[in-house]
Amino acid sequence: MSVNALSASPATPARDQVLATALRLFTEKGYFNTSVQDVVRESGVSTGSIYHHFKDKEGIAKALYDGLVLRMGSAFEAIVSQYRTPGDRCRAVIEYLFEMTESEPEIMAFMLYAKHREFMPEEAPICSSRPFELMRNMVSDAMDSGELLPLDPLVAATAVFGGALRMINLRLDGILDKPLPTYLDEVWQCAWRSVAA
Amino acid sequence: MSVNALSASPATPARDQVLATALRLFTEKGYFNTSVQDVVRESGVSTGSIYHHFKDKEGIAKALYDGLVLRMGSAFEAIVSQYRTPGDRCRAVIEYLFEMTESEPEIMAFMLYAKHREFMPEEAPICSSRPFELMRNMVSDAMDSGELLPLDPLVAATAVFGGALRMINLRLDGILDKPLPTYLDEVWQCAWRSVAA
DNA sequence: GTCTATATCCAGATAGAC
DNA sequence: GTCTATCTGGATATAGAC
Repeated sequence: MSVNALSASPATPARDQVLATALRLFTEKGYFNTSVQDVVRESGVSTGSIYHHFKDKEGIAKALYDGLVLRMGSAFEAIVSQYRTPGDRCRAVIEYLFEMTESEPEIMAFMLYAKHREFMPEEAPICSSRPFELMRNMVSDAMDSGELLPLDPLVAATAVFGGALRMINLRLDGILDKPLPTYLDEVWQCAWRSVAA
Repeated sequence: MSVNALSASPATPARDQVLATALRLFTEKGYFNTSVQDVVRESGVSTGSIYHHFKDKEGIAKALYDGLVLRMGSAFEAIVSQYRTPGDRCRAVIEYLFEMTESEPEIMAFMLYAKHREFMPEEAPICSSRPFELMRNMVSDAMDSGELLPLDPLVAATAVFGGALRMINLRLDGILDKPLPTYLDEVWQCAWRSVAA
């Protein structure tokens, strides 16, 4: 992926370098164990330059987060355009998440694993973000069309996606040796069977 | 619950005060946003006393964590003694987790939601801890006895417990207004249906 | 065991030349 | 826009009396 895709704002080389480095360090060591000096050293961008591009350390995290939420939202919208039935859409979302976890583990760790509110106190929980809203909509659509059992919509959504999200956690924690797509069919069968009418 | 239950080590009033305060602050503001001074102020125990009882700030977190893992392990072992079939055991585990989330949200937040390795670098991921091992065993037993479809054991375990764990996250994030036990039946039906033979 | 006072360090952030 | 040098606060942790 292009480093541009890390941010929602106009890209410059220095800015991109900082974002790419911060993403790596934030996921490797955690936000609080990463000092701005660490980012300076590993990105090759000076302190002054960093504070020229970002308001403060939190601003780096926010820029990363906003860019990635946007990117994931677009990906899910593309899935909605490409697939017609809610079931196909949900499956495609899980497939996308599994593939992203293998190809861009740092992004997935930062998006799904980090405790954003600890370092971005103003941020809404990620489950209220656009991509998660789209996921819940897919499940609600399926229920409205009668494909699913009549359940509390949130229960249905967690039933469909909860197992997959746990599998991603296990993979990022190094508990699963095989790549996630290996498990896609089984995971999907379980997920859908749990709610199918 | 008794504050004693927060730690695996011999209890003293000061020690317990510190642990109870730390649990609250660590979950409210996060480990890194909590200074030892905060704990001093809110526990009423002095800096010197805290460092007499604990090696360092991380030592407070470790004592908390070890005590809580032990406690949850015992609870699950009690469930294993009390219920005979794997299905009943799994359901009882979810019920226990749901009830704990309502009665002791801080404990559940600290156990299931915190990123332990960020502040306790030597700690194994929580999914390798005893309670999680017991959960996986319940599912494997069910599969061996033919109650479940033949699946990868880890896929089956995440299918059974993944939805419930996501529901706990949603509840701790304030997304669900109703107490978790309200959803227990639906969640359990989905979970078991996803893997039942 | 508990306390107060304090040492030490390093983080985040800024100043101001180029 | 980028850099180096520097300020300042607050954090962890210790010393040593009681």
